[in-house]
Amino acid sequence: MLPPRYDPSEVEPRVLARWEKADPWRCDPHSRKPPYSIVIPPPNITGRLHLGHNLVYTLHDLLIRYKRMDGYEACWFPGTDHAGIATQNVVERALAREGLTRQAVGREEFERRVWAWKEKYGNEIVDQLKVLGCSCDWSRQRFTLDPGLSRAVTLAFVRLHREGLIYRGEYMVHWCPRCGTALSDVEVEHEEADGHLYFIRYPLEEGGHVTVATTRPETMLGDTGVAVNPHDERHRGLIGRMALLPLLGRRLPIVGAREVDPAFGTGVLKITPGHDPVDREIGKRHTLPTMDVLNPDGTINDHGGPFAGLDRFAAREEIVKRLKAEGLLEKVVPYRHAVGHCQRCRTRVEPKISTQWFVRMTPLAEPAIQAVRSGRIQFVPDRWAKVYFDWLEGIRDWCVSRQLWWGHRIPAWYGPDGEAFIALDEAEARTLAGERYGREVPLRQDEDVLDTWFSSALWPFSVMGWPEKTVELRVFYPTSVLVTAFDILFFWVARMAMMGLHFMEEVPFREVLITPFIVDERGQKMSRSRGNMIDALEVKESHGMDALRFTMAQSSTKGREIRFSQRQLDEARNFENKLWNMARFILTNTEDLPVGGSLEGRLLSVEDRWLLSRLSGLVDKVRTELDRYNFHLATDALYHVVWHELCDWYLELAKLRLQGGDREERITCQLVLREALDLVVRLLHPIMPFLTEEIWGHMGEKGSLSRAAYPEPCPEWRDLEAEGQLGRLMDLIREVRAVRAEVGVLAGAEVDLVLVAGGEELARAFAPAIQRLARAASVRHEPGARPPHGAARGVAGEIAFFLPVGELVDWEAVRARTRRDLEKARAELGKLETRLANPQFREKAAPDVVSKAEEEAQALRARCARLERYLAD
RNA sequence: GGGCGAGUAGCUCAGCGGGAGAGCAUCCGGCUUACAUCCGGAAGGCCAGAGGUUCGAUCCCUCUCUCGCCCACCA
Repeated sequence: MLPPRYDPSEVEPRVLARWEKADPWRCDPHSRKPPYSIVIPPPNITGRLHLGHNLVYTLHDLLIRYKRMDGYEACWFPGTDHAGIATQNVVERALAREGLTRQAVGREEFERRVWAWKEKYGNEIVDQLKVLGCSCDWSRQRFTLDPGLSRAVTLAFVRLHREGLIYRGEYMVHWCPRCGTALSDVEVEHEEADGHLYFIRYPLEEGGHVTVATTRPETMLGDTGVAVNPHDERHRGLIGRMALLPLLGRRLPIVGAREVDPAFGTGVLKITPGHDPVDREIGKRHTLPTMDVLNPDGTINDHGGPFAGLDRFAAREEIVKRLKAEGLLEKVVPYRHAVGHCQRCRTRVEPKISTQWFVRMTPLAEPAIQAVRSGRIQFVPDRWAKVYFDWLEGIRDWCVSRQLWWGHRIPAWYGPDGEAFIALDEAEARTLAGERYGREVPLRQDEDVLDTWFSSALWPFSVMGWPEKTVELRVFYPTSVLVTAFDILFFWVARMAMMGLHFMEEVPFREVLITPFIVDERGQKMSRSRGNMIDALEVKESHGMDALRFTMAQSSTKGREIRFSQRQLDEARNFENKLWNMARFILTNTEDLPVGGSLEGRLLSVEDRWLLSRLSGLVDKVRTELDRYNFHLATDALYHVVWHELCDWYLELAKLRLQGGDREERITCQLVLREALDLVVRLLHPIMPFLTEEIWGHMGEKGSLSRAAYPEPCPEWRDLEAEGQLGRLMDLIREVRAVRAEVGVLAGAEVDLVLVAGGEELARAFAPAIQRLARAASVRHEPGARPPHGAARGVAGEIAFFLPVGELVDWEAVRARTRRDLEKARAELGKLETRLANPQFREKAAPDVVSKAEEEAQALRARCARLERYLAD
């Protein structure tokens, strides 16, 4: 006997253990089934599962379970990401708690510690994925720093380099002073911030001055020129003259540059080629020297003269103070502008000239653009394609080197003269060096590592064993679908597309499903710093993982954000319990059913036919909506049919037949119940795997439900006649209940029901059901009978009835209710009639729309007539 | 400065060319032996605003307003 309350904390671990043991998701590339594959967006080893993960992984799992059940060889490749900066930061923080820094312990020790950290915590996230129910093929789990995947990374780098798509050079990059590394463009987040615009006087060599405006006065230490727009009447004459850098006295040539906006500030721009991309361009054109004034940690270096050693912000203050003292600070005005921050640590980044490795993106981007344009990759919703195009079309080269210690070491070795040898390993580099120098020379490997996203870009094929020609690659590449939030569209999705097309000459996935973004109940982005992250495991504790998964599926609309809602979660938990009790009811009431019974050839009652018809519709609906990634519509349909049709109506009706009725009828009913349970459990399994698997076990089934077949469409069950008849029955019962409630008949009291017009077939076929569900003492059909004094009346569709309740009736309530109903019906009828009276409507509207309107109008006229007669009494 | 999304019942949100819906909250009534995480009933909406297309618009088009997000080297 099942307990009356579903307890996920008891069931889920048990189901999990069963899965762990049976390993039901190991896939076989040699099977003849059509392949369906997904590679996991690898979670960071630093991660803990939050709702964002939960959404993405739930949807992946939902799809893979659906396809697996539906006859595909469905393979989900799991794994984790070393997550360069993120992980390094976490371990550095741990070191800091010991009073250490990575520099203090040294690179080797640091790497050892990160690995140790990974061994200790890296599997936590994997365990969490399992707890979530992810049906991955765990035998294929990979890590981006695994030897195989590292080889793939090295090979990709070497190949790109030989193809001229990777180069090294001195360019302006975003620099995070806290992380001490260069960043790519996408790792910089721009945020509006209140700052100041400083107007500074630069003396002219021959007397007088010009005033420049800047938001970063400290960068003046690196100024090597001044520029004005050559078309600017006011300043044109300055070109070719010399200004003097305040505080340092450096001579600054004044040049003309069209980039200078005469309308901004004073129309005079100070040129700092070491710390501003526009200045860099202008500087290059006019052969102004480039001067880097920042140390890697953001302090001023020796070029800063008296300010050397100060932090950039301290230097700013100091410089402003000195300028003011010397009368060179004309004014300071408040100024709001966007400033770049390090995605990982929120530190303000600095543009800084530096020598880095870059991937040439334009040649890689072109095929990736074409792949989407031609439809070989499809975005869902497709509006994301535009965002993708916009980014790729304006793409700039990708800075891939990072001054970090945790990651794939760049496979470049330098000779004594600084010549770089790019090779798969040191031996190969040595050979290359030997060819150049003609002798053994000492080589030094590049200290830097690659952007963590470089390995991620290769993930869809590196997890399948690339560069080997594996059977997995042959069968499962390209993958079927990728599910992700939009925040890694550029970081990951676009780069996978480019690398997949380049190295595999084929897209990495056919569809990209972009999910909404989860925000908290107040609509705020969830983030660690806000402290509003919701831990999936805590939700699991309180509501069960299936409830969370159900909520995720239900929330997964085509909108842009999902507002997390506790109530919705409660609702899902209630649904869990409902399902549990539905199963409990069906199982206990079918215990005596002989196994192997079949509905085949049995005489079905109207409600049986109605239920099967509804379930047939449900199967179609769920399949259609899942195929379209409309998870919320599939979920809503399941919720509604299971709860409000199967449970509220069929189960209630079934009770009659299970108690009384003849034996054959009871068996039929039991068979229908089992059929319904079987179907519902299969349909729901991808969404609520734990609960359904548990019920499946109680149904006496062997093996995992996850390997059972997904319900096929069953058009032979469609029965509109039964649906119509049950619809009328439900209307009548509802109306009787409503009248009773309105009129104040005690819920427990049984009163007679007299149908005075219409409904004879219902009364004949369903009298016991009506008695039970509408709490009627008896059901009589007496056409034209006059209600006695003190009878409550009602009209359900075309059926008129009364309840002789005598003194119980609140007469005012009855009349008020009838009047209201009549008004409503009349208004509705009025609208319909004007529409029908319009010749253009009859002419242009679809025929079925017209006939439907006519039918409705007729029904409404009948209803009005009945209501009017009641009122007239 | 570009681009995108959202504005529907008190709240959270579905629906998106021919009936304005769900859950929660509210009110009324129920321990009807699967479930009180339940059952029955009720109340609640110029579907942001203004134009347009259409026989017909919450749904399509244009504009406006209000929020939110993404992208962008104006110092």
